Amino acid sequence: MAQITISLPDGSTRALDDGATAADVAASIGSRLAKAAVAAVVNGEEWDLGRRLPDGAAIAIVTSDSEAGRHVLRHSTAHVLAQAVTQLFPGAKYTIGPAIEDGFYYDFDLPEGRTFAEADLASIEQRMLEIVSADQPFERAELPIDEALKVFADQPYKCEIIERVRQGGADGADAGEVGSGEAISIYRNTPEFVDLCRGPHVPSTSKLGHFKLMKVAGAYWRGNEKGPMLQRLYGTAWESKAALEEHLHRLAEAEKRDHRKLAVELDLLSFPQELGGGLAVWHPKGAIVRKLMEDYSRERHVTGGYQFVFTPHLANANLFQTSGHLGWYQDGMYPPMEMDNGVYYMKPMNCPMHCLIFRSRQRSYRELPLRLFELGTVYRYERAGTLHGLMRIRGFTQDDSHIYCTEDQLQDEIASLLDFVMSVLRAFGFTDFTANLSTKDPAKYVGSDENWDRATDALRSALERYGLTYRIKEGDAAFYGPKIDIDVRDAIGRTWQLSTIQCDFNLPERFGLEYVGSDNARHRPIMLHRALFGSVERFFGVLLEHYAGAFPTWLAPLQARVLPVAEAHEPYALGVVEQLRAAGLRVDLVDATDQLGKRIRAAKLDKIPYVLVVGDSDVAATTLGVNPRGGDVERDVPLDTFVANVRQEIDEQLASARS
RNA sequence: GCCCAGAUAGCUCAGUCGGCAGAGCAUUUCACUCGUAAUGAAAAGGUCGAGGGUUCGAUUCCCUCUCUGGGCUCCA
Repeated sequence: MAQITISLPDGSTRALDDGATAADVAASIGSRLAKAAVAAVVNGEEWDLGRRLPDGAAIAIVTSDSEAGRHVLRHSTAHVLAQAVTQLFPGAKYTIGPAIEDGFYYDFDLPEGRTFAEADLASIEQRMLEIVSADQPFERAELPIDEALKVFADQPYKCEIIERVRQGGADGADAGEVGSGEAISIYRNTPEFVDLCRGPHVPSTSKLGHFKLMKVAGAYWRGNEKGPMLQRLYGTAWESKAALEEHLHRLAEAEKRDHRKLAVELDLLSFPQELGGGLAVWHPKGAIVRKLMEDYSRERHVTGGYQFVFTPHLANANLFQTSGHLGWYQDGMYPPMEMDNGVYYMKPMNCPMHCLIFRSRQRSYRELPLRLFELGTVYRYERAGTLHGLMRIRGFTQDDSHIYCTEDQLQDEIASLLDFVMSVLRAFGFTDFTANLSTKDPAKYVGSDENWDRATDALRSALERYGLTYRIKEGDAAFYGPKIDIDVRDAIGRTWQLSTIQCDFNLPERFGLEYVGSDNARHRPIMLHRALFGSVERFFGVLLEHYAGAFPTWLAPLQARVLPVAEAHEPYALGVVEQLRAAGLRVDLVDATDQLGKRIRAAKLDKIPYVLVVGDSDVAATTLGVNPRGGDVERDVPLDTFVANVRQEIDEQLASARS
């Protein structure tokens, strides 16, 4: 028999019989690898294990415990899901079903408008497990387009995908569902069940099994709001039972720090039904934290050279006509209020008003950069289905700044902005930042190409000067100018987009903004929009999840609680409270009505940084029993020492941000 | 806006095959006065999200709306 030679990633080569497959290679390396193998990469191309290798191939084995391997088994599990659904729901049309982060989904069109119920998940899962134990192969075949259309004759969505391949319009957005070129690749599990797919897949369904169907959702065919609404099933899939369980555990942990849950538990804020969707009221404890955040922000803005302004919450329609918001964005605004002297709208943004302030008198280049700052509350009529706790809300406060500068000042201004933004974010415990640079969408923009190029260059070189890693999002800019978004990574590794720095060529034009230059001629300023928290509400929500409700001492609503052991210790305890308050700490006292253990438990559940227990020995020696959050109890701490330590702790929490 | 699922005491939830609404925690009162994560007893607490329909009778079944959750789409 003829032989072929293949080379392995470590540089070694191996001789195999002609007709050998990737699975043979894995087996020849070791039985453990053979067991974990789910696919291969051959000459840079994704490859099924059972597919015959060409002579001279460079091959790497993909194992199930790698991201690439999980991707394969998730995608294969999606096929199993589709098969189970077509069996249990005769007439169901299956559309696309890609692997996604942590799992997969599959979109179905069920006959007669049937929908999945949560209760269906269990029976579908059961059928999937039967398919897994049936040890069905994933058999790859490549068909000419006309034949593929015959195979999927009763699957209109599949035919639509095939037709797009024929027209060369397959955009890959169908997440691995398309074939390539003239041939369509398909994978067959049984004589009855076949799916369109680029692959690769695991060799057999028996390689699968550690999955769970998570939820039912609606989704539009090809993401088109006008198109048919499909039924989407989401699942998660892993290489082992342990990995699956770990994932479910992670989800449970993330749920525990859900800001909506913590906001109720810690009595921070609420969304009363009577207010209407997406509108919150802040309770005293939440308000303290918010005020501290805002005060800190104000203080930093004062030293950062910003001038503070205030503007009203509503304005005559003329303003939003001038700014263009009524033209671009009316759907996102609260509906008009018809008044005797015109039509008024709630403001969806602060920038038009800041432009009015700029324009209120003649400006000189000597005033630039002019930095206007406002904690400005805006109202946007977000669509009902998009509201999400504090993260997507209809009335919110932007820490909004508009900076008017000359072209020459732009780059320095952006560089110092980056510095400012990250310094302030560090005070809130974020240390891991990445940036996105969004560039011009050629189909939708205003302003000259020259301006766009210059501004984009300024943003890019500021990022590089600052040494921040960034990704370029081509065409993702708003129509009025390029922007930088800052993402932060939180305590459990999730990223949140918070700050944004945007150039605007549109508003200075629309408002006819000008300054007098050193040449005594009039020039148009460049305008920057800049929000640091983004929205105070959303930032608060992110912080709440980041800290899991345990705010650092400087931000905690209550920094310490004093607990007298018994009634006899109350006078001393009151004295302690008084002294701590005099030292600027937020402290309360809970009297000895309940048992000490119970009061400590309540304080711990409230995530108070310090629980201070005072009894006989403390009264005698002016000391405290200090029970810190997440630490060990320390007895007989002198009151002065405690105060000094806490003050120092708070100073240190803020000092790192300013350095 | 679209698809799915929800809404019962302050919170977490049970329940009513259509017939006076239930628990734990929290609250209040009483007793206990206690040294580091739940003392005991009692009381109070509900338009069963809102409106309409069916019914002798609706928190329960049907419809509409509001709000919430999970997605899709959207996010100037």
